[in-house]
Amino acid sequence: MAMPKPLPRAYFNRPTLTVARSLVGKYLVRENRKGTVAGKIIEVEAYIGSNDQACHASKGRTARTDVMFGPAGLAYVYLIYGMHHCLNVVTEREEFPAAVLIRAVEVDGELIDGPGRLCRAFEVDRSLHRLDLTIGKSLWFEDRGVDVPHGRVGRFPRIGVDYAGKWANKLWRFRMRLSK
DNA sequence: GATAAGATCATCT
DNA sequence: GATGATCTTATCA
Repeated sequence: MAMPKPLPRAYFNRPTLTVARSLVGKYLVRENRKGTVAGKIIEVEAYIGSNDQACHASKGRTARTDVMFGPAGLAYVYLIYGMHHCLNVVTEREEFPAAVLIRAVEVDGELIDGPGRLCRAFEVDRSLHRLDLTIGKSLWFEDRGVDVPHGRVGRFPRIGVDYAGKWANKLWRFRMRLSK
């Protein structure tokens, strides 16, 4: 086994839907004082550009959304509903706000379903906001050679964005069919 | 099984 | 002062 390398910035600096689709089957790795946890990515959602009403950056560049305008490969972590953290990775070129939300992973065969639970399991909180995920410190993504056939990944509407009008109907959620 | 409501706070108006 | 890229628990059928 070669020394695992984090996915590089060039990987994330591509069209968001491409990144989202190909992140399914990759691994999310969390390293902290308690050790290392790695989870296979099962489900993601794409949030793309200031026209996308469901994307936080559609309301303009603010202190919170600023990171999405930055370089690809940074972490966008925020608190939602007062109690849950959500983990995103910024995609595309600078000045173009877009990100991929990590919704579900599988750790040791156990499904961690939902961004809030995921962040609790991986101990992701706002201290990781703006972290560079391409340097392999604390949190990063890895390609462990898992090949996900095209037919195994379904496309669905995004969750919890009914307010976003026609953007709510975009099939920008990617979920891997669970094998058994 | 399905649906509804409550928790709780950073961020924006 | 309103609201949300959610999750858990309670209540009903």
